[in-house]
Amino acid sequence: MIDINYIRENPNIVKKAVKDRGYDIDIEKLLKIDKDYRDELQKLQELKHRRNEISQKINKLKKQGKSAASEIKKAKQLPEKIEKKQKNVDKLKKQRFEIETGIPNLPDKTVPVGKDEEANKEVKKWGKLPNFKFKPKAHWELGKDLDIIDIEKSVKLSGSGFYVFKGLGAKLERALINFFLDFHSKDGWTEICPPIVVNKEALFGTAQLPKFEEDLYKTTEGQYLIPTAEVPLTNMHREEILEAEDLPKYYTAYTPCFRTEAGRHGSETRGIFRLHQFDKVEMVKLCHPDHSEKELEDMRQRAEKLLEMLNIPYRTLILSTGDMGFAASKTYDIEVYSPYQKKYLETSSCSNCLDFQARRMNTRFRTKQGNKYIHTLNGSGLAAPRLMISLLECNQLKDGSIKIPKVLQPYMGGLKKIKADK
RNA sequence: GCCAGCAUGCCAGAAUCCGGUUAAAUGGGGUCGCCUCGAAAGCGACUGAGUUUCGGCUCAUGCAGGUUCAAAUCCUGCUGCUGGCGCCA
Repeated sequence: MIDINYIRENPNIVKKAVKDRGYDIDIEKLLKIDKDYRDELQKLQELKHRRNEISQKINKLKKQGKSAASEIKKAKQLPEKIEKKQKNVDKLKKQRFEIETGIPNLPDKTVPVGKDEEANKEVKKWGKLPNFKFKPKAHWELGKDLDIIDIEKSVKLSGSGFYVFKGLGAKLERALINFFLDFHSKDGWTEICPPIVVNKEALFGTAQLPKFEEDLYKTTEGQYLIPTAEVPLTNMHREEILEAEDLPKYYTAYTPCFRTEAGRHGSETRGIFRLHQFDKVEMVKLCHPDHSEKELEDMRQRAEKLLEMLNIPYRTLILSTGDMGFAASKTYDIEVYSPYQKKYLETSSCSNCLDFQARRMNTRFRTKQGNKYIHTLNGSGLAAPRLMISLLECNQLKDGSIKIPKVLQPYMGGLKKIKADK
């Protein structure tokens, strides 16, 4: 949610931002409703003020043993008026709320304007692309040949869009997760093991609801499976007022993530790229508004550093206004290289949401000038299956075995290779 | 899952039975100031939210409703916590 005061004062900036982001929202209508709402609210408060005054007068008269009949008669007319006004205020507030919650975050000035991923801006490229003397296999071939990824089994168990990691494949994924978590916690991040079933309030806070409900799995109890650990981590301090010295808060968690991927079929469905369930280590920062810009750079560098330690070629993009997520003001996507597909695949998305989520969650911190909204950031650090794709494909040898990156070897019991003849 | 009890500030806890002045007595904690070489103690101020023309006004006793001129207080539903029983990795 963006600040209604800001919309009031800068309607043209907001209109342009909304358009750049590919949304069609009637800002003038919102402002009209907002004006009506505030006028009506003031009138309602005046009525309530009168009611309070008369009630007190009645009490005083009764205490003095005098008759309050005429005052009570006057007072009796008020509840009906108040109720009517209240209904109107509630209606306007709801209308305002519905438009407000449909407005995406305002893009940062460094975000390229464009309608889709074509407009994304590459800001960094790292690593040497592997130059194989043989035809590199796809990750699904490697996975099958080495018996470490079993797609047929996952189809049998769950349908398409899932995976079974098996034997050293399962161990390798666990190695990645532990490596990521250890990297973050050694730098002082707080590791969290959160629920992966959450309520609608949490999903409203991080802005998956109400707009994107179709992307979520819903339980019969009315709760939802998390699409990312961003949801529980960011919502840890929903409806709280924090002390300034408690900021920043750095949270990390490993969780499975669940996405219906409604309407996405056809391309990119082969292998373990687009999935209904996948494992991810997430980073979430809650920080002082003055620091979020710097914190985003730091978060992005953490994700990049992980890839460098694994020696996986990547590139970093700033997403365009049309490609960015709803809650983000600025997003870096980090993409890892697939030698088989000869292209980069997204594996991390690091976003600064400013106070957009904090407003929805009502998470503030105390300052001398009153309570202010915090800023929230989230980023993958990192998503496991997509990293497995690049890890397997980049580290394959001619005989079909896989070199294990040095930093993962301690997590694999010292193993240096996953061998084909095994 | 069943039964019972409970839900007020940063914490503990009054007011609730029997509706009424201004919600928060009292204690603790915290912040700031005075005092001090410094600390402790002592003394003083501040310590729910929103809004404000800085006079105020509105909201706020778990949440949502109802009754009433008026609800922390009475009624209904829900949620959460605690205890007991049942089930259980």
